[in-house]
Amino acid sequence: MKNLVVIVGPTGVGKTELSLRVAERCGAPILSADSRQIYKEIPICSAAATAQQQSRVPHFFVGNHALEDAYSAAQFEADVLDVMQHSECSNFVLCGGSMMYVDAVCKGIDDMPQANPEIRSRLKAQVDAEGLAPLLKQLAELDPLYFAQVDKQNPQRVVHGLEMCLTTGRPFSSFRTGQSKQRPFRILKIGLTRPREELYARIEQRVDEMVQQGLCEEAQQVFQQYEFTLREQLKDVVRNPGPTQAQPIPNLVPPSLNTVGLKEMLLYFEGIYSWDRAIERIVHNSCIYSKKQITWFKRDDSIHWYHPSEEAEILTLVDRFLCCTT
RNA sequence: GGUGCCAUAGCUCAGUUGGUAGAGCAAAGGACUGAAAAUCCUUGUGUCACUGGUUCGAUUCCCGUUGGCACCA
Repeated sequence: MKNLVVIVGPTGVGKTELSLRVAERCGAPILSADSRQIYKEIPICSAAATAQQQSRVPHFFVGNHALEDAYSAAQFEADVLDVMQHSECSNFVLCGGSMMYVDAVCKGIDDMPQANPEIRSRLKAQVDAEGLAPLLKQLAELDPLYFAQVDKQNPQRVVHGLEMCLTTGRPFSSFRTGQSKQRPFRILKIGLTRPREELYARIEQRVDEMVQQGLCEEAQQVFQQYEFTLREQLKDVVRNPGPTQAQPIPNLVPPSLNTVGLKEMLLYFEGIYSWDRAIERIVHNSCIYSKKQITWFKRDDSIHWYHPSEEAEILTLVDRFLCCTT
């Protein structure tokens, strides 16, 4: 049976370096479980493994998609299983901070068809115009079971439930078994963590490094590619507000443009943020994101937690896991 | 120097026709099955700048002080 060593943790904690050591130790390729490193246009802002790091260990799912591509946790699950099945390797390292991607690989995600994009945009327009109430009413009729469970204040969830009903002609809840899938491989989960202040200091430092590596140039390329649509999407946002003025920033399309580090730079090029403001927002939004990751991973009690400096202990744990082939 | 305006939560600001106050953002915590770096939920005591006065009662009105902004010299 094949082995999967999973390395998770908040952004900036030090997963990449550890994953290389573990992968080298057990002769495994690295499967990146990062919903942003898949985009080939943004290796710097997503802190993807560098060419040099990738020359040490083969990587999958880094820079294998364009920003324009729609991708999902379910697609990731299928892609990872496919790679593992067709590889001659028996050991793999799955490393990344995209919580749902990791869970999709380890526990599986229910099989269901893709929602019709036209139905989705129609429903979203309806939410903007009339609020959630009409959709909730319709959902209650088409799928009372899901209606009872859904977060009725969360437009994304309500829209998704309803779009699935309308796309398939079946209640959304009929696809949702919620059961974990059996996996043809063994799993060891390692979580990396640091004290909050230590993590935030590292994030701040890493943003500086990104800038030195060419974050600005990388984002500028993307900005040029999407200049027209960005201008349209951001036309209602006030340019150059006061340094501490907060204003709502719309979610961008395609979704990949909302990546922390990229989005703030795009807002800088659009004249909405000053340079200092953009950098400050990148650091801050990264910290907020890291906290959400911590919250998600905390409730998974199959994770073995370590500080990144405890590399020896981690390698011992991995060795023991690979030895006992039960 | 003169005149006017402003001073309220970590930040930006509402508000109280006089009965000690509330939004957004932040922060802390949480949820999470095809957008997940997404989306959503919960949590608000702060000498209402300082001093004095009027008043049963002042953060609110009045005098002064300090700091900031604007205009006029």
